[in-house]
Amino acid sequence: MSTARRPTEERRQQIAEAALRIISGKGVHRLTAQELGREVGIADGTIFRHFKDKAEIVRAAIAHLEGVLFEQFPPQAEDPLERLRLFFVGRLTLVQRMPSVFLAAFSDRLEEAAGEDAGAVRSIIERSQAFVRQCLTEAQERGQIDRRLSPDALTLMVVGTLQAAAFGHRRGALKSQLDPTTVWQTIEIMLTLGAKK
Amino acid sequence: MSTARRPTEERRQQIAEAALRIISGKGVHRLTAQELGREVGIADGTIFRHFKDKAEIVRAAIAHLEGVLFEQFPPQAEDPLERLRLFFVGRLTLVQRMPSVFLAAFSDRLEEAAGEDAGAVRSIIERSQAFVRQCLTEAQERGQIDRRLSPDALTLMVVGTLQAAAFGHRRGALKSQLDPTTVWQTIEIMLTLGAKK
Amino acid sequence: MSTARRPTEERRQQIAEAALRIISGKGVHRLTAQELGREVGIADGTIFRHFKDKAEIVRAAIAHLEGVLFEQFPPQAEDPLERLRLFFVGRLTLVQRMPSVFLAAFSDRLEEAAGEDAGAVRSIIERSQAFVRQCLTEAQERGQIDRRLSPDALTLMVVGTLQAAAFGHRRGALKSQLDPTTVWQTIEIMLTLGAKK
Amino acid sequence: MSTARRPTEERRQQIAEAALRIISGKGVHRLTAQELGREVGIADGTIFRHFKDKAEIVRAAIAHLEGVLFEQFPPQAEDPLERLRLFFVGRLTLVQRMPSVFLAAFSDRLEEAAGEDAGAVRSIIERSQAFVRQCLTEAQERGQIDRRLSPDALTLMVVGTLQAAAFGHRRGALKSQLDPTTVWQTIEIMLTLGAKK
DNA sequence: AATGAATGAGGCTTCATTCAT
DNA sequence: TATGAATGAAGCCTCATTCAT
Repeated sequence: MSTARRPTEERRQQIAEAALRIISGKGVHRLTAQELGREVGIADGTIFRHFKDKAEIVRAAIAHLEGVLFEQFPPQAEDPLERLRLFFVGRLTLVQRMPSVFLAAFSDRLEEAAGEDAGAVRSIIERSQAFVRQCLTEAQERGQIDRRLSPDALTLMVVGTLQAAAFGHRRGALKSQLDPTTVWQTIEIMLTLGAKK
Repeated sequence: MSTARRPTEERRQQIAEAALRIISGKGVHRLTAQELGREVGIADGTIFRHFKDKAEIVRAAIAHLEGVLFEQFPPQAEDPLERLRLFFVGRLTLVQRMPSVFLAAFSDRLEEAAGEDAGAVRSIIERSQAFVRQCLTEAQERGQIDRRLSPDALTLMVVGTLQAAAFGHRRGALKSQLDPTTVWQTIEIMLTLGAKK
Repeated sequence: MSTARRPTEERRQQIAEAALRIISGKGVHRLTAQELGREVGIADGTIFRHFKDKAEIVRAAIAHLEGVLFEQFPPQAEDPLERLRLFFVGRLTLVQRMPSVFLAAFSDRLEEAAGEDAGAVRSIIERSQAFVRQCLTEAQERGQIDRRLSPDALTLMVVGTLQAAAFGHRRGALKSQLDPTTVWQTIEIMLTLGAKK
Repeated sequence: MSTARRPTEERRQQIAEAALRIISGKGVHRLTAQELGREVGIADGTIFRHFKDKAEIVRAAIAHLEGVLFEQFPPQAEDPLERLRLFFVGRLTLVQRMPSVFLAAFSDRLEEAAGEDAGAVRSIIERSQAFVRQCLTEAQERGQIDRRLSPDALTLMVVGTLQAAAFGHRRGALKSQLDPTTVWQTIEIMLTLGAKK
């Protein structure tokens, strides 16, 4: 809420953060120059001293989102299932702590607001998805996962579970049941059962 | 495109359909009175002879959506896993045929547009979720599913798989891999493996 | 200044007229939606119910200008010099009566405001110029004008005289001297002197 | 592009030049503090260390323009028609080399931007006009020009020819035909024909 | 003298909604 | 019930100008 002058770089940071906060907290339709200005403590027009236009702000917000989601990525572990576990539990924990930020990645509002750069949002999702798929394929090659299971279907399941958890949070439901470790255990049991033989 | 007078009920239907078509085809930001009027064949102002305000229109669109999604619901079968299979394959097929309609159910844009009655969208999701959970619990009670698996986690997985498939469609990815039957087989194998012994 | 509802066609007319009035009376920089609205008696936003955007308004104003300038055009007469005289005296009279409207045709402001359609302004000028040139060439072929005189230079002179008269009016100078007939006589004498031999 | 400090006088010169360059090259609407700063190599706000406001900048630009137009003025020659010839050919050459600078003198945009002191532009034109008129009157008194020709009309013609040539350049037309000498010959023939007898 | 962030006023445009016809 | 002009509130964005640094 500083009214003082700030160097552009700092303001850009502030604004990008504020944008993400607004998007995931109040909805994209509230992402207006006025609202941003209020949040940051400057006049609405001043926003455009730091960003060319609104699309650029959204882009910055997405970049910021990417930073949050992939802070410690990829997880390091020799065993692919262990790597997947680290990722999954981490993400599910994030979902619980900051559900709205996570949901932003799936927001059609955000994607819409990104305009031309909608691809930026998609790439965030794809990056996660590719990682999951990689872990699963590797584990299957090592014989840790039943070979009858389709890697694509499994990827969908793992990623989808996270998504459903996030949407569950939005709806206010399921809060208690979502102990990350429990959920992972269920998944792991299923993945490895067939391979034990 | 008839300009003739119509009883309100008929018009409301037309408008609700048009609204859903616009939302899932062009995005909520294109859902304007003018666009609706054009789609239905009446003047923009006339829309508000039939609906109090825009939120009411969106609510009607959501109701219409619910009708589409639950047309033949719940599926009839004695075996809970068979019931789940019917539901799952049906939904996944729908996702592939009309991804945008399906995505609308997860659209934050739509939820936002509904205003106060955003709950309407949520109830659609919850209805599906409750059904899935019911099938899984029943199957577990019958010993068809390993008892170590958490029903909540499983519900999340099944529902999430559908969601991830839908979002995959939005991103234009995964089109080929999504053969509904294959995906279901992978799920079924996993669900039932542990119980076979 | 009517506040009452008007059919679009009528409003478009009103707005186009108002636009031309503003442009030539107060300058393009005063051609704002607000000013137009005030002039016509409606709210600023309402303007865009009748025109897609400002460029379209400018285009309409130009079309209106063209209508004024070429109301009775081309003049009918067998003798090309007589035709030219009719045109010249008519234009010079117009310059005196409505100097600002005439100047609009040479306004870089207007041309700038026309944006993409700047050509529309130019074509107005070219149309006059082509007519003048045609008369002069014809007269020269008939031996009414000395053959040593370059038709291009003559065209420049005739058209330029009108322009200079208009700009003189803008500067508030020369008002009295500009008796259209006197000016024409001077021109005619010069054009025909050399041919008399 | 030096960011070093400069005495105000030097900066004022630089800025005035830049202003004229922008106005005649890109249009007044591009004459912003930012653009000026970029052109001169200083920050936008700094502009107002050297000029009170934008109108003052425009005024300086006009003064600069006057300097360019009247660099070698008035031409020296005993014979008034020769004096006029020198002026005319000089100006027409200038028109061809730097049409935009010349046009600036007739720009309503520039006049408008000057604000209160719009008269500054007008005086530039009047100065030329008075000179032309003086030459013509003198020549007529010497019997070089037919006495039936109105000096006012002739002044209009000569000045107008230059204007029309300039506007022709703006429209991109007439480029080839405008050999200054040819045009002057046509004028001279007409002016002197009647007097030869 | 220089910087560049901040302001505030405006300008264009869209849109839900109203209301005279 | 229908029309479509009108309104008013936003929203985005630009720019002259100010002022703390």
